[in-house]
Amino acid sequence: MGRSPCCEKAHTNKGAWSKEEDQKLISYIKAHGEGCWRSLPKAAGLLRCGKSCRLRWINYLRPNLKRGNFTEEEDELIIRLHGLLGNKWSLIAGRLPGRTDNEIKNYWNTHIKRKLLSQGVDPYNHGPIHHAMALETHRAVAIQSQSKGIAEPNFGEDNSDGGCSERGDNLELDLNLSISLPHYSPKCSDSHANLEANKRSICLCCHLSFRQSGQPCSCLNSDDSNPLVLRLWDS
DNA sequence: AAATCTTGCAACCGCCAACGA
DNA sequence: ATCGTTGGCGGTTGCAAGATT
Repeated sequence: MGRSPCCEKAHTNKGAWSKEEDQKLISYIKAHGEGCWRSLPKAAGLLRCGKSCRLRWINYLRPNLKRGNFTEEEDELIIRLHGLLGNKWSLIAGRLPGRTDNEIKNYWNTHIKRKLLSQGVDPYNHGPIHHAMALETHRAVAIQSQSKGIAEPNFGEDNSDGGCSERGDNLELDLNLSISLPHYSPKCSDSHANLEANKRSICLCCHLSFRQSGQPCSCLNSDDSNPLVLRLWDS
């Protein structure tokens, strides 16, 4: 049996978006807002899959997108958040205003991964790379560095510390991570009513057992001013 | 100058969870 | 409780541009 396709593939365009298509999508969303991606293409006069429209809007056309190079601060934040959350790109993107999950994912795979490897840090577990692997990486990076004139990474004799401070660093990070609940829309009055009925924050810090120094989480005694929030760290 | 290789990014694909009928 | 639909997410691919040979 299988799933029905998300759209009629035979009559949809694929590949890069043209300026005309972009303009149609922008105009439509400006006039009608986001939502119901399935019916949007037809309504907007686009021969595209709804998913494709959503992706184009989220990753490229949405206003307030910060384009251009990542700053050093953003680099650091991504690395630390990745150490904590793993490949949860959408959550990471939520902490970087103007950046999309796709952009961060690409940036991670093309830049940060390499950067961490060159520092002897395993980009998957954020700990030190196994010595043999590190030597291999060192060799590869040295070759690359020589050809690009980049300073070689410093692999000390004692690699026990290596990049393992990364975990510790995570604890110093002010991860006042909160996941905002979806924007309230009058159409969603039912779900909003449910939220109102359950007005309390869900502390992921407690839920996932992230505790600092064995102290009780402040969620237990704080009077959270914004109850519609998922808390991910004790603040 | 041409051919080949590498890199970076936009877009696609498939899976999954939430939701409503 | 079940099933179909939809939106969202993460992994992967394809292609254009730049770098190298």
